[in-house]
Amino acid sequence: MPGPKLTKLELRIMETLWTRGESSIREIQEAFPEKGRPAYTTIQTTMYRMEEKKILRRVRKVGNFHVFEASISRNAAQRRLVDDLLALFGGRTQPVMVHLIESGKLTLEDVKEAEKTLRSLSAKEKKL
Amino acid sequence: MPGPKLTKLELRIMETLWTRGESSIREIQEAFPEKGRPAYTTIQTTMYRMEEKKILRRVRKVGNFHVFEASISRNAAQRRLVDDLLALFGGRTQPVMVHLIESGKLTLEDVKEAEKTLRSLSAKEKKL
DNA sequence: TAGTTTCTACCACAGATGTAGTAGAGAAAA
DNA sequence: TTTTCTCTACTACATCTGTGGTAGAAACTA
Repeated sequence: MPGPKLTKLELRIMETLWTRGESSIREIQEAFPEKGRPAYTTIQTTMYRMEEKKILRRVRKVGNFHVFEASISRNAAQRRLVDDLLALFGGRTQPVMVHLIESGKLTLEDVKEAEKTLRSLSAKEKKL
Repeated sequence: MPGPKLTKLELRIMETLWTRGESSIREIQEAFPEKGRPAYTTIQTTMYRMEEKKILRRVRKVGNFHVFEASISRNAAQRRLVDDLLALFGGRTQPVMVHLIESGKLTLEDVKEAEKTLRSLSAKEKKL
């Protein structure tokens, strides 16, 4: 099983760490859109908790502040999200696909891309 | 926006209501696998809360117990699940597809099916 | 009718999450 | 060095979820 489940706020924090790399609490906080930006201590508390959960870690101290970095990859986190959703659907992807289509977000291009990926994957498996 | 977000336990309760139709608390509780089955009052409390949230409603009373039914469709609930996931991915389906594939659950058949659905959909749109 | 069983209505509680305040240490500026 | 600013480390707290106990009403059963 991949990493732990991340909440929405945790994910938003990780998003900054993943895209910008090592960051301070302040930097992460300011990466939130001004409108509705959580207080500094809100981010701080959440990050401390994430630290306990080993989702991120502090790597060093610069001046009077700490610098953090992600402990789990975006890939692992996203994988977990999808796995969890899939579990709610009893592991069946078909209904998930249907809803993706109905939401109007899944394009023919996406599907073709997926097909290509799948074909190359099965080709690779044949070689093993 | 579709219905409210359902938690895991709420979803499991709804699953019974969707598949078996009108049910009593007891029936729903017993639909859970014996191993790790929540207490009667756990289901009861959760269902009362769901009632407040208009996720389900009591339709009538038989003997000394109430009969409940779903207020939102399985389709709407699932749609919400997928939409929420998609939101976490910034609305981009592509990474979702990639993870579905990597999880090994998405088959070539699923993809072809999706493609077919998409094609018929776009054909329909052309007519409008 | 009296006892037994079964629900209902409430209540309590712990853990997770989002939210933020406060005190004091430490760095930076004057 | 004294003042000012900025972080850290705690603490507090409300809400949501999952979990289940208890008391009393209601419906069966003997």
